[in-house]
Amino acid sequence: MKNAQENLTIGAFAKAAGVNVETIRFYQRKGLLPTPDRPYGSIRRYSGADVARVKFVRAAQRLGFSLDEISELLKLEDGTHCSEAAELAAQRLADVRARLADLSRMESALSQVLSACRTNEGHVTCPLIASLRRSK
Amino acid sequence: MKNAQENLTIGAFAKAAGVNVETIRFYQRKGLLPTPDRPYGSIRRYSGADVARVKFVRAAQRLGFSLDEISELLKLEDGTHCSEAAELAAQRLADVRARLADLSRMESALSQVLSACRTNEGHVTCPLIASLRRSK
DNA sequence: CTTGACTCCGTAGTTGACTACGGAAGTACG
DNA sequence: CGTACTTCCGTAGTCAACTACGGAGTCAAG
Ligand SMILES: [Zn+2]
Ligand SMILES: [Zn+2]
Ligand SMILES: [Zn+2]
Ligand SMILES: [Zn+2]
Repeated sequence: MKNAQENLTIGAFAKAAGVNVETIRFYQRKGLLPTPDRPYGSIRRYSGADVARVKFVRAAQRLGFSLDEISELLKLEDGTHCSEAAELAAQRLADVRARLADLSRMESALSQVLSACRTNEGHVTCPLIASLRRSK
Repeated sequence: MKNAQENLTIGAFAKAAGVNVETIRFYQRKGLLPTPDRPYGSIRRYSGADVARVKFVRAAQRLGFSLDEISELLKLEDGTHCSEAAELAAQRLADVRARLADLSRMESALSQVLSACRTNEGHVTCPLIASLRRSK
C-alpha cells in the first residue's frame, strides 16, 4: 500500500516538495518541519505528509505570510482554530493592501515622471531628475 | 549670506536630512555621498547641497530604486543624460508593475479565503487552512 | 567489496539597508 | 578649565530566508 510518496530520502523529499535539500534542513531548524528519527545508524526517511507540509508552507508564503507567521498557522493546522487563523489572514490582507497602495503611488509617480521625460524632447534638464530634486 | 543650512556638523546635517547619523556614514562608504575634508585636526562640515543630495536619495528610494540604482542616477544628476535616466526609470516602472500584479493576486486570494472563513460559520474545518492545504 | 552518489551536521556566507559599539579626539558651555 | 556632549573610525551585528561548504558516515549498483 505504500506508494512512491513514502519512505523518501531527504533528496527525494526535497524534489517532491519542489525545494532544495538545504531548505528542508533550514525548515527543520526553524521548527516548521519535524526532524524524523534516524533508524539505528541509518538515514532519516520522509513521507507524503511531510511533502504536504512543505507545500502548505510555500502556498502560505505566496500569500505573503512570513515563516514565523506560517509556523503559527501550522499550529492551527487541524482546522479547528478558525478565528485565530482568520485573524492572521486579516492582518496579512491589511498588509498586502497597504503595500498595494504604496506601490500604486510609486506607479503613478514613476509613469508621470517618465512621460514628462519623453514628451519634452528638446529639454535641457531631465524632468525625471528635476522631479527627484524637487521632492525634498 | 550663509544661512542655517551651511557648515553643518554631521549631527545637524542628519537631522536636516531626516536621517540618522549612521545612515550618513553608511552612504559615504557606499559612495552615495562625498566625505568632505577635515579642516586641520577638526571636524567635517556639511552644506545644504549635501542635504539636498540625501533627500534626492530618499525620494528615489520611495520610488523603489535601490541604493545601487540611485548611485547610477546620481551620476546623471546634472540632468543632461535624460535617456539613461529614463531607461532606469522605465525598468523601475516595469518592476513596480510586476510587484503590483503579484500583490493583487495575493489580495484576491486572501480576501476570498477570508470571506469563506467568515460566511461559513458552522464549519468543522477552517476553509482558510483547507485552502492552503489544497494549493499544492 | 569498491566506487560514487547521497546524507548528516555544524558552521559560515549571502543580500540590502542599515544600526550598534567602543574608545579616542574635538567642541560647546558656564 | 572642567565636564558633558559630539564626532571620528573601524569593525561587527541585525533581519529574512536561504545557500554553501567540508569532512565524516551511509547506501545502492555492479
Ligand atoms: Zn470557525
Ligand atoms: Zn529625462
Ligand atoms: Zn533628453
Ligand atoms: Zn476559518
